[in-house]
Amino acid sequence: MNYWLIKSEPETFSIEDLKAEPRRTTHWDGVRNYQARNFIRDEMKRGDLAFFYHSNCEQPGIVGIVKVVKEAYPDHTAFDPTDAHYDAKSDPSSPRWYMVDVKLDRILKRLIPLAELKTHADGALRDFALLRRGNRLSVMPVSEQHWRFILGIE
DNA sequence: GCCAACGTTGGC
DNA sequence: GCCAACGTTGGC
Repeated sequence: MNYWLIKSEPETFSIEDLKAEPRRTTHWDGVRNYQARNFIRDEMKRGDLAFFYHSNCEQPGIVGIVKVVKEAYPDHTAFDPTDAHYDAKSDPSSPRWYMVDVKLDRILKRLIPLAELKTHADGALRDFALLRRGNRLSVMPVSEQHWRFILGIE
């Protein structure tokens, strides 16, 4: 079983929005980055856990935990010309983009701010992908040690 | 295959 | 709103 971190802008889709979904489940559509796509398509497995991260907002940080409940399948929003993430180069006969379904496991007792995570960048969270300079990946792996450490400071 | 231009991400 | 970092595009 693997651990992940997935980013979402709360103005677009927040952890509260996920909580309000039927069965607290959503498809994680709109990923349009090849590295992130490869993680989703090739490595995310049913039962994997992921931190839900709020990005590009007043208080960026980790806000919750979600579970992968359905493994990768084609992201149909790429086929829809009216969708913001439409991609003419993806078509149903050879889909370029994939998504998984995730279910809310729980909202953290407190938001763990990016700024706080950064204070451990040279210690327990060394090499954590989120803290890499200029990191723009929206889906990234988290080591088991980092996962445990972050839950420890919750 | 190189690389400049451009668009996007995301912290601050 | 600014801007650095990065990925993608497209001319050559």
